[in-house]
Amino acid sequence: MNIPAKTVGESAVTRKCTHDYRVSCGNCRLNTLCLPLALDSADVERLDNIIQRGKPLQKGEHLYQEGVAFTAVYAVRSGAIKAYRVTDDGREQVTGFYFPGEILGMDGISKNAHACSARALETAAVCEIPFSHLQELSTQMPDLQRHFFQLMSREITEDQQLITLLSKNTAEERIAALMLSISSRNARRKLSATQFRLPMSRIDIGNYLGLTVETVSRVFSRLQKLEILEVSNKEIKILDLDALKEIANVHVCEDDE
Amino acid sequence: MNIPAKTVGESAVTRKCTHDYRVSCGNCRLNTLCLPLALDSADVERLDNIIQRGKPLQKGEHLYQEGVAFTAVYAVRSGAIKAYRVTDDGREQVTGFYFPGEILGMDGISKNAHACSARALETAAVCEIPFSHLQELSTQMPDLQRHFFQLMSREITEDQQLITLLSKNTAEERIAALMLSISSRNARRKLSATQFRLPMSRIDIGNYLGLTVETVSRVFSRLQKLEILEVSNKEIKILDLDALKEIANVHVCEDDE
DNA sequence: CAGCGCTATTGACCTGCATCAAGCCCCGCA
DNA sequence: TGCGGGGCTTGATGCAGGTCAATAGCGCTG
Repeated sequence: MNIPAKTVGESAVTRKCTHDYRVSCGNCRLNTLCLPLALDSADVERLDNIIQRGKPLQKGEHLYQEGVAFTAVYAVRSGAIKAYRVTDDGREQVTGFYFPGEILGMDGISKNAHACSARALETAAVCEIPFSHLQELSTQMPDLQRHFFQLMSREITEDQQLITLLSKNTAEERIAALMLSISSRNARRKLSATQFRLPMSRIDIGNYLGLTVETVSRVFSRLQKLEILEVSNKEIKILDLDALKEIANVHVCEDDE
Repeated sequence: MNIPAKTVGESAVTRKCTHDYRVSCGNCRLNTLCLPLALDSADVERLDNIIQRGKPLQKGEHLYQEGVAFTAVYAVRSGAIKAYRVTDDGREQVTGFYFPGEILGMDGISKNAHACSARALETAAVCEIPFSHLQELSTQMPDLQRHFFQLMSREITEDQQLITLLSKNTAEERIAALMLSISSRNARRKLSATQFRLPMSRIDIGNYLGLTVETVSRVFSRLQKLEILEVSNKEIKILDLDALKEIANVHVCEDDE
């Protein structure tokens, strides 16, 4: 309960683990790693030892770039990160937004080089988890191994949801689905599910959902006019959650377990 | 070199491992598992023991269905499988086509239930690899663990490529990319990279690429008229590979390693 | 080998989103 | 307080691809 992961921006005091977005979990290590993990204190200690501090990222700063050697995966502690790749014709495809409690970088494992770039959307604190250590520890801790298999599997199913979304859905459905996704991720962090600030620009949203800025903007306006959303720049307030779900009709995984 | 995986449809004789699409690899186990894996013969034996025969699937038959308990991942030995999910509004999104030497089913790990359905596009032989055994063995064989991390990571990067493709590319680019993908996967199996039979219908292609049947058909016609492809129903012949790559301009990963 | 059902092709038309083009708002800075 | 540049919004227009419809071809079965 009180051997929290090391993160820059947290004083020695906060290592007592009371905290904000991490309340959902009984165990500290687990907060960094996103899923319940039953470990004895010796294992917690060992795991703690491999998790590295990283200096906090400023807005726009890269966590890693496409093509660089893959050495670690990263857990977001605060702020928000976007992962993206740049296509040959110069377009940017955002492959994911990552919020506190989420892990990114697992795309790099297969080729020992990152397949995406990742940069901070706002000031962000991130934990680095060296992959070689993680692998080693995983052979000794079956639960940890299982945990990472699950995390990667989740990444796969989330990507597949995005594929489905991009495949045939209208602009409205895409935006609605994204808003619901952010909303439910907020809820899991015990933040408001109906009111939040978008850390990303309209361009980022467009590059994630396969839409142009103009369309994104128009959809927000339309949803505002319909009194489903209240939008003022980056501040979002969901006025009619059911209507939003109706529009998305894609069931945004309420993520059980 | 001669303790091949058990598969229905292979006689005891073929267990000598010379064979067809598997020639690329020096080691047999590796053929089932898709990546080079340096194992001593004792480990090979143990691995062999957990890989199960499955009865061959007839065209249209399900390997597993969305929502059913996840117990195993599957290696395709012959034929072709499509993985897909059905959206709330009844559309079918194909999430992947799987050919011999490829592994599917890893989407089920995170929730202990399959997130997709999988069915045979034509008669197919498949090996079942019970996941619980795989996990156990992985803790004892670090190479195997690494291997599966890599496989899952590869699935992630492939999904991300599809996301990019669906996001903003034209119908022509999508079809070209798919043809190139199939072509290079054939090449890896030492089959012709320029001439092959599509195991899936136009509908499946459409459901994979986010297009309607009509559009798929029109694009094939157009590419035929441009003398880039020769299409007769499911038989494809690539006449101008460079032009096709030009159109795709997305670099379809030639998959190193 | 005739007939049926399913898949594929082709054409005509329509629509949702991209594109192009202003204009606006917000915020930092002098 | 005024200026400039970025991000955001809104409008007008065009086009890729969806939709609807008709036909053609393939493969199965009796």
